[in-house]
Formats: sequence, structure tokens, C-alpha cells
Amino acid sequence: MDLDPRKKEVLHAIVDDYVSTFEPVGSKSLIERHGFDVSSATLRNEMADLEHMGFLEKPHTSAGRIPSDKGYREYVDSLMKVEPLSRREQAKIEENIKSSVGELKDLIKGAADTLSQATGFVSLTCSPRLKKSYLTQLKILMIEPGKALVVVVLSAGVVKDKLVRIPNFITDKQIYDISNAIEKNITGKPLDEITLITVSSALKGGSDIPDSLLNQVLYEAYAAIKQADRMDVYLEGEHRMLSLPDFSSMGRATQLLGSLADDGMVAGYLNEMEAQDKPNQDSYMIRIGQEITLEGFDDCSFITTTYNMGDGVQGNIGVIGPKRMEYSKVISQIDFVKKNLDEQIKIINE
Amino acid sequence: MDLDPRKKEVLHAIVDDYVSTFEPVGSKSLIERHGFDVSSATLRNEMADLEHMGFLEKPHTSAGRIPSDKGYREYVDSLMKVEPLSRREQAKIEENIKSSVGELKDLIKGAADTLSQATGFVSLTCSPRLKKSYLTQLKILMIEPGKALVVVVLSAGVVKDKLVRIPNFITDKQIYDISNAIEKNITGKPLDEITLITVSSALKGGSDIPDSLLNQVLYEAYAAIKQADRMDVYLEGEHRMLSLPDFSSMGRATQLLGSLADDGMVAGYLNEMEAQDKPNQDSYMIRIGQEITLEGFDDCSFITTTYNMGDGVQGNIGVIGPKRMEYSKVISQIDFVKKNLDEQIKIINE
DNA sequence: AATTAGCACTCTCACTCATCGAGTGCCAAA
DNA sequence: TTTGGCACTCGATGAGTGAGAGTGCTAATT
Repeated sequence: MDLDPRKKEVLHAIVDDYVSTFEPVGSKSLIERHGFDVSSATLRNEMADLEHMGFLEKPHTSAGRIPSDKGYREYVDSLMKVEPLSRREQAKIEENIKSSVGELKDLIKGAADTLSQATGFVSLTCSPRLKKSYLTQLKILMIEPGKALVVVVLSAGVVKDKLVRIPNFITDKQIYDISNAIEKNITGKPLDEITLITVSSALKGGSDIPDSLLNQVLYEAYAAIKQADRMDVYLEGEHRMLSLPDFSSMGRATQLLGSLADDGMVAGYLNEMEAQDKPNQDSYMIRIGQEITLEGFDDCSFITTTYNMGDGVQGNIGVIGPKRMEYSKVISQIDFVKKNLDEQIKIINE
Repeated sequence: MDLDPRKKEVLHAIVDDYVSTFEPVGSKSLIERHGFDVSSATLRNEMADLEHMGFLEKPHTSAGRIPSDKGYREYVDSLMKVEPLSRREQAKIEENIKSSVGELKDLIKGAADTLSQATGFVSLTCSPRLKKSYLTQLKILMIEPGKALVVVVLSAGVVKDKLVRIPNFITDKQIYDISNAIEKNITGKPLDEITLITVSSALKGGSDIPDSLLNQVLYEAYAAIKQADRMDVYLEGEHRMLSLPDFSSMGRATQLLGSLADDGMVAGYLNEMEAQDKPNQDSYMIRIGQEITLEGFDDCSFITTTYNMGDGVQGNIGVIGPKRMEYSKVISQIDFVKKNLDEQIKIINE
């Protein structure tokens, strides 16, 4: 069911107007702002049609129209045109990201901060999905009797570690042997294929440590490996949402921030989205209003894309903003931040 | 200038009432709720006195009185009586904290979450101050050519690490030697006495690596050591503030969350507070309203105390809440969480 | 000297009511 | 198919009002 060209124009204009003014737009002001050379009555008819088709809605009988979720969806899918950022904005983002030096984590955090600042919304980043990456090194470092540091090195240059407790009287040498044996056995395996069994099988019989103690060490090593896969979601700029007129009522604001406080929920939803969309690299996942199945995000949109760490390892970056946002602009902002992030990651990984 | 006993009673009652109702308290309701056997006129006189002395203020001519910052201060310093938590509340906190297993970091985060949930306010934790702790181990682990992991082990069982870049062709063996040399040289030194010079002096001449490359490695090692001292502030539960009537106006809420978003600012202020109070262990630092010299916290109070990791290493834990809070209750909550945290830390450190 | 009753005064809050204006839907004419 | 015209709807605004809670002050009482 395609819209005729004029309806498209009208919808486009209404979305633009509503996004910039946050006021229901009426037939008259539509003519004033855009150069439609038909009368207001004609527009009224068009608008009534668009409403019947579900693209617009009325807050109450005698107000202008606002876009419905479906209206925004149409706008995003076929009406808007993404334009590049101004040189000025680009420069600011570039500078910001470059100044966040350090490890991968700091870099991602820096990108998130930049994105939130640029958009004025909440930015969202998600640590890389490491299930498919494989293990290249495993070291267990004795810290003191009873305490060891397990260092897990993955393809794509990711390093994770975990401090674990081990039986008190296991020696340096023993740990060293265990560590080597495990490493030999599971190097090259994708993370999601490693199980407690795989880890343990390296060692059966080949050691002088009683099984029960050995198992404890193995378990800790296993846990450390598995933990490397943990998905960390980082949200930044929650407070910025309070300045938006969309959330100027205390009720909505409270609900939104309450929902945002639960990172786990957002993380879970992201996973779900990803499963649905099977995104190819460089594509965007966009969810508008009620398309978001989480409580409390009715007036929001999610836009995310992926950043790349090589070897097919990817994480997410994006924003959560009011559904009344300048989609084309926000998308170019995300895109530009993502590109810069990819670049910087490449640099720190050589 | 001491208050006479009745004035104390009156102030006490007013603070209690105001805290629980959030409404300016008048002479009449004061009699109703508390068993004062004087007339309302007498109380009015007392209240007028207290106002002149600066303990109370009036929102407008014809409303009841509310405590001023000075009033709260008096209340906190000499009027209130801290009572232990109910068995029920204790159990909840205990359970919550025990369920946050893992490394020190997780434990602290767990304590913060618990505290925020228990109080309904923002909780604040601060990683331990490590300046005075000394270095017990330093390992540099080769990850791949050009990349190494520096592991710093401090007294009090703290382990920190940092992924660093090193010149490409430095070998495993060389790194091992450098690491040993540095370790030998600075083990036992307090963190704040370690300088780039101290680190470097270990190695002069004793190696076959060109100075310029060596310096790069040394610098990274030094940076990794210094970074161990970084103070991390963690704030949790910002959204809870929105539910409080104290911040039910959008303006205040926005300002508060904006200020809270800047962890660095809060961290800086904590440092300042600490310097002023020279706290002995187990004492509380309390700042009420305008006593807090930060922008945006006029209606808030900070209450913090320290948690202990042994060897004199301490961090901070506390809350940021509305100054209209049940001080005695909040203090016992913080106290109880702190005790549990101390205990759990002891357990994971053996 | 401290306490109390009484009273005039102040100020906020909640409520009502009328008005205004932007916008709509629909009909009949072009 | 488009347009002008018109009656209607509904939220926002602002003024006016009365109730209620509280105060300060004064004069009488203990």
C-alpha cells in the first residue's frame, strides 16, 4: 500500500514540524511553513486520510495531528534523507573521541560520552560479543597463597582477567602446570564451545594434585573464561532526558529513568532485537515507540548499530532518545561516532 | 550558646514532623502530634525564638516553620538518637550483600546497590585510597608482540592491571627481566613514593635494550602503577531521587541529576571533605544543604563513612539524599551496610 | 516572668467560570 | 478534485473567590 506523492510530502512535513516544535501541527501552519500551493481544506482532507491509514493521530478532537509510531516508521523507512554532519560537528566529535585514550574500555566509554553529548540523548554501548572469538592464551598468575589471577586472551586482542581463590597450598609450579595444560587444550576454541568438561579434560591423571582440589582450580579457570563473554551495557547521559520537553512531566520522567536504571533489561532487549534483525554490518536497528516491547519506553526510540573489532567481533553503539527526534541527524551522528570508534580501535589493536 | 531543654524538644519535634510529612509544621499540629502540655501560643513564642536564632525558617509569612540547615545540624549533632535497624531490615541487607559475590569491585557495587535500595536515595562508594599501601608484586605479562599486561599487586590484597603497548620487538625474556628488576627495586614502597625515577633507577645499564625503548616500557609500567591509585566513584540509584517529593519539581530534579552525572565533581568534593574532617575510623562525615559547596546540592545531604580493607586502607561509602531525611535511620543503614561490607571484604581477603 | 486566650491579618491552595483561539469536519459551490 | 465557509470542540489561560492553616501581637492570667 503505497502513499501517493503528495501524501508523502505531507507526512514528511508534519513529522519535520512536529519534531522541531513539539506541537501538534495543523493544516494552516503546515501551509505557512512549507510552500504547499493547495488550500488548507485540501490538506485537511489529506491529513484525515493519513489518519485513517494510521500514520497520524490526534491528541484530542480539536488539535493538530502528530505522527503515530507507524508514521515515524514510514518516515524513517522511506521518507527521510540522511545528510552528513556539518564540518563543525564532525570536528567536535573527532576531537572528543581522540581524547579518550587508554584501553578498549575507555575508548568505548569515550565514544558513548561523545555520542550522548552530541545528540543530547542517552547513549548506549554494549561490549563486544565474544562468543565466536576464540581463546589464544590462558595464564594463571599466582598472587599469594590461595589467590590467583586468571588472564584470558582472546582473538581480536581482547584481554580479560579475574581474581580467583584457589586452595591454599597449591604451589606456583603446580598452577603453572595446570595453566599450561589448559591452555594447550583449549587454545583456538571458540568461547561458546568451551565447557567445564573441555577445560577439565586436559588434566585427567596427569597431575599430582588430588582431584577435589584440582577441580576447584579448574572450575575457577572455567568461570574466568566464561566471564570474559559477559555482555556489559553502558548507558550514559540519562540526566539529559530530563531536559527534553517530551519528558517534562514528572511521571514520564520517573518511569523512564527507572527503566533505564535497569541495564540488564536493556541488555536483554538488545539481544532480542539483534536476533530478530540479523543485521549485516553497517546497518541500523531502529525501534520506535511501542515497537519497543519494554515497559516505559513508549515515547522513546532505540537506534543502534555495530562497531567492529576485526575477526567478526562486534559490539553495539547507539542512542535511546524520544521518538520525536531528528532521525536523520541522529543517525548521521551515530554513524560518524561509530566510524571514528572503529578507526581508533584499529589503531590500538595495531 | 546552648538551647534550653524545651527548645530542644520543640526543634526535635519539628524536624521529626517535617521529615515525615514534608509540610511546614505549625504550632497547632505540633501539640496534636506530640504531647506538649503548653498552649499553642507558647509554642509560637518558642518557634519565633528558634527562628531568630537561625534554627528554623518560614517558607512564607503564613505557613508553619521548617528546619534551616543550622536546625538540621543541631538535630544531627545533639538531638537525634541513632537506633538500630529492625531485625527484618537487617536480614534484608545482609542477604543482599551476601548475594553479591565475586571480586572486591563486585562486592562494593553490591553494597552500594543495597544501600541505595534500603534508603531510597543515591548511594555513593569510593574505591579504596591506595596512596599509603605498598607494592608487593609487579608482573608484566607478554600478550602478543607489542602488547603486554602489567599486573600490580598491592598490600591489602588489591590487584590492578593495565594493558599497555610496548615496542614490537621486545621479547618475552626481556620483558620478564625488566619486570623482575622493577619488582625487586620497588617492592615494599608506598604507592605515593613511587616516581618515574624510582621505577627507572632499577635498570640503568643492566640491560641490552636501547634506552629509548626501555624508557617506553618503564613509562608504561609506571603509568600502570600510578593508575592503581585512581579513585573510582560509583553512584547508584539516581533515579530514586525523582520519586522523592523534595525533587518533584522538574527544575530541581534536572539540576540535581545533572550535578550527579558528574562523578568527578563528587569525587573531588569527597576528597575535600575528608581533608577537612580528618576522620577517625568509624566516624561519619555529614554535610547538610548549603554546607555542601557544590552547585546543585542545596536540598541534599551527604553522609559518608569509611569501609576498611585492613592495613589502614580505606574507601568511602555513604548516601546522597534530600536534607529532609531520617538522619538516624539512614545512619544506621549506612552503618549496617558498612559493617557487612567490612566483614565480606575480610572474608574474600582470607 | 512566663503562659495563655483572643483576634486581626497574611498567604497559599483549590475551585469555578468565562473567554480565547487554534484546529477540525463537513457541506455546498466552483 | 479542490476550495471557501461555518459551526463545533476542546484545551489553555486568567481572574475571582472562599476556605484553611498559620502567624504575630496584645492584654489578661497565673
